[in-house]
Amino acid sequence: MRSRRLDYSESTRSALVDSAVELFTKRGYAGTSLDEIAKRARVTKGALYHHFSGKQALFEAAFEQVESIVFDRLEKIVTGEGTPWERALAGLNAFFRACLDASYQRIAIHEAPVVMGWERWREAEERCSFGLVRSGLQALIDAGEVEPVPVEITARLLFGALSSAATEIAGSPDPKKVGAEIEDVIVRMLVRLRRTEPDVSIG
Amino acid sequence: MRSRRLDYSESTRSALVDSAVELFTKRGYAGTSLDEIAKRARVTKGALYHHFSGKQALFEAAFEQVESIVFDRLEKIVTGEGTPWERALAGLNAFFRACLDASYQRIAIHEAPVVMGWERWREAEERCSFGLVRSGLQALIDAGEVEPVPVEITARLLFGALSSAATEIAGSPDPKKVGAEIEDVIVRMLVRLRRTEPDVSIG
DNA sequence: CGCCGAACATACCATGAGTATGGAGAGGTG
DNA sequence: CACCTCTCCATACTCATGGTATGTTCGGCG
Repeated sequence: MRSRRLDYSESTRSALVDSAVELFTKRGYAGTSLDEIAKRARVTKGALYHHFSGKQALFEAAFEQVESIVFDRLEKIVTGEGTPWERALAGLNAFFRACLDASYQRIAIHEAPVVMGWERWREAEERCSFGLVRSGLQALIDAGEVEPVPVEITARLLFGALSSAATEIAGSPDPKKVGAEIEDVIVRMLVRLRRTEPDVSIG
Repeated sequence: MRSRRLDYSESTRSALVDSAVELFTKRGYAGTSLDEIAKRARVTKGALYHHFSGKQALFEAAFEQVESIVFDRLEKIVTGEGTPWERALAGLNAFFRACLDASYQRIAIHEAPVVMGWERWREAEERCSFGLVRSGLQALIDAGEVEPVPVEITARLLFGALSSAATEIAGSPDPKKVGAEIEDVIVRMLVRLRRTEPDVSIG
């Protein structure tokens, strides 16, 4: 029998996280006070410090919340049906739609590396969005869709480009239009990667 | 006749900026106090606030200092001699070497968008590194080296990939080696862009 | 010489992260 | 039922730090 007390506790905890996501998205990490977050969740700082060890820990909870939503959506698509190529394109499309979300933008992409520290952010992304990019690329290579490239590095570059694209999309006055344009450019690049024969010389 | 006073003033100002660059690089923006910066420059906060309107303004001065060094170096190379293709490759190489500098990494690439705000950072980059990437790409297209692509978007994606690469390089235990590997991957991509014929269909 | 203003130093205030402590009430124990 | 305990949270602080207000020094100039 699950106690009523636990329900309440969990409820306030998630209320704090929701509040944090909202305010961090609007005003950023530095521009948001803990009192403000607590107030929005209709509790005091005492409750906040009961559930989280500090501001950073709360931010990480907010980060995981935002990230997990996007991850779940992407993971279903990437591991779904269709050829690796089709799934990669579908995943790309889903990613760009995710980038229209302001919370994912600001919290997961922009502030997380600074607030959590780059090393920790990298670890987290390893298990999330970036992990999907890499495994997707690996799948394409395994299926012979694109020529063998250094997976780790290429995935890193691709993820960087995608993150940058995410920023561009969210920052533009017409996100949907810019998103479509960017997606088009990237898809064309992938197509080019796909059609090219392996022998390459640098001049 | 330049007054002695002005010499002193300018000297303390630059000492403050140097101190800021050093400490922001080591401990980040949030982790560095103004007293600390002032102390390292052997002045007090009063002097700091005489020269700068606040912490953000000091950060921007540090940003410009770091950015301008890299920019000057790159600009000479990109507008130097050789074909557009050669200059682009040389510029790329110089950029990666610049990324080995911890200050450029942390201040210009990582914290600047968060501290200065994305919009302002974008404006600054427009006149600096990103501007070079775009004009370089444009030059390649004008010279017929690469096929016409949407310059703005492609440059944005490329710059994102490069920034991400910068992070990767600086964060790795063997920056020189990783830098060379990444450069190789990017150059190969550019080569592929170069050799491909324009007709492309998406399937 | 004597004053003026730039270039600082000093002392202070306000905000916000983190801490110490107290209390209320659910759930177990006799 | 009385009592105890421990989670969950509120209240009231401390302390660091960004920013401000005011005092002080000293080079330059009439």
